[in-house]
Amino acid sequence: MEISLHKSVLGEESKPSESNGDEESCVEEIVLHQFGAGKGAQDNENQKDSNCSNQLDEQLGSTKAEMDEVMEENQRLKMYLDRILQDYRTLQMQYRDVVQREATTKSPHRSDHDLIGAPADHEVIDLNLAMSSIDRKGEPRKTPKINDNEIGDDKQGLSLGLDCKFGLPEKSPVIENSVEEVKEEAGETWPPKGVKNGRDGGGEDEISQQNPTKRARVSVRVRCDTPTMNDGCQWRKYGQKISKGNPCPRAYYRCTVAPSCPVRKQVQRCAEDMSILITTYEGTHNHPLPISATAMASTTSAAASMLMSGSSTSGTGPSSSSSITTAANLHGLNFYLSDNSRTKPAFYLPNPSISPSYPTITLDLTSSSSSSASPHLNRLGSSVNNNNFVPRYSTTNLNFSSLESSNYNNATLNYGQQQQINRNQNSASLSFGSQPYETLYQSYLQRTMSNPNPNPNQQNLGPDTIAAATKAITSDPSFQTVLAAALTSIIGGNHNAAEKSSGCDAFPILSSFPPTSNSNKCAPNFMNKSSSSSSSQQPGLTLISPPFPFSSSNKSKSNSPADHRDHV
DNA sequence: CGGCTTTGACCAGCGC
DNA sequence: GCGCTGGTCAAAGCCG
Repeated sequence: MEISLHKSVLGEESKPSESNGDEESCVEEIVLHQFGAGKGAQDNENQKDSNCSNQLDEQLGSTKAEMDEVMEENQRLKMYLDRILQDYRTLQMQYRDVVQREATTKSPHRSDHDLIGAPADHEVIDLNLAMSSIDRKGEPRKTPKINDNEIGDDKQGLSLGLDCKFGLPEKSPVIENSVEEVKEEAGETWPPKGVKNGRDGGGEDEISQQNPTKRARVSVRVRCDTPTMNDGCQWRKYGQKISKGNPCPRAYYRCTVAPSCPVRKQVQRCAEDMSILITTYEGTHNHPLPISATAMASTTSAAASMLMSGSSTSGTGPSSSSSITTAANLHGLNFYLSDNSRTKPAFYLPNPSISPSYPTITLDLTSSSSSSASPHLNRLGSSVNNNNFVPRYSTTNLNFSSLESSNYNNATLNYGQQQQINRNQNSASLSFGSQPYETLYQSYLQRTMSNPNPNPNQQNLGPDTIAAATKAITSDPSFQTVLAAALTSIIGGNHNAAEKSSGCDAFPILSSFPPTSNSNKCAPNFMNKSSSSSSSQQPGLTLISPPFPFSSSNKSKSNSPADHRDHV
């Protein structure tokens, strides 16, 4: 490196026209000297020559110093990456140990569930190590008991998704954002299997019967006044319907970026709050995405991936957890996962106006309220109850609350803080957020100790609970899994999406890497210290959802129910 | 004129 | 079997 650099500098002699400044004059002097100047001037020339070589040496030295700095930086990054990988492997091994222990004893992590406050009532599998576990303690449970085997058998809630995160031990737990692969493995194509239209025909029935639950949907809730939100993709409307329980028509769009793209989306206003636009994505793009669409696509894919793996009993989708967690960390979203694939009676759906026929994960970008997603959940739950909505499938709620973080170089993960469960419903909840994992547990303790119970349904943790939570955290493979996945958000290198989102186009996302000077103009709270002061009170979504640049690309004139054909 | 939206019709799944 | 509902198709119309 050094030699070539030297050569390069010296090479300027042969190309004086490309040089400039002192260096150029230096070269000229050397040339003059070579062609023989007057002898009287020779001493002077020698001095000039010396000066020139000094300048060259200085330049060379500074360049060398620069190179050294770069190499140092490179070395540091390598070390950092090694450390992360090492941590990840450690966590992975621990997780495997736990899995193997479970397999041998055939008893689930009973203690974990006990610790987190769901020892006896179960159809609630609460993986939230924060307050929700406590708040349930004092309340009567209406839900029937769940036995340990149910947890172990993935029949309930989130346990399935978590268990599948890294697949079986023999499966490579390599974490990568291979969402597409996951979904392809899941047999996801369009039209959705099982929603066959008679005109479609073909041999998809077989697949549908084999994999009836493999149609993940990712629902995005945003506050938006325009008919649809600009997610960067090109969509063509192909239908509109009035759905039950919502006076607002539901519009059906398909992706037109590629003719064969199977991705479709449904757009509908929330019946409870007309300002909320619910966009439900289904399918995986089979074409390169516009830059502006990658953020949303990656998020929805990750969410869908998690959902797929979570609802899968075949162990497909080993990378799901990383995907979802990465997405969560990146975007700081609130995730509500409604895993409708289960056959057990279930809880509520985050979005009752959307068909409960498919596993759905909801990314809530509407949390502008003061206390994260919990009130939202409450509202949804109560509204469902009011509507006597009884979905047929179980629901898993994932809340990725974004908390203040001061170190974006670290894996961002919050395993705790807020989350409230609808008690009469089978629920599993898991909270994440943006938090340096080094301070993860400490923050968790601080919050649980000092948080004056922002949610009436939440209670502070006592010392016993903290100790219990400590044990739960350290022994909970889910936590370890999530942590590993969070690390993946660094290892996996999500800077692509981050770069692309720097324009604050449609879907701002977080980056695990330091922001550039311009990249944080729409950066989420943990990258933007100016906004971080409020982030602890206003969960990340509010902060990372800048004035959402929705477009009114949809020229639909029949958004009004009166215009719709099915409207009575 | 091509692309898109509108909208009536059709089909499948599900509950009763 | 029937009715309800969600989802899709495709012809007609609209628009730039």
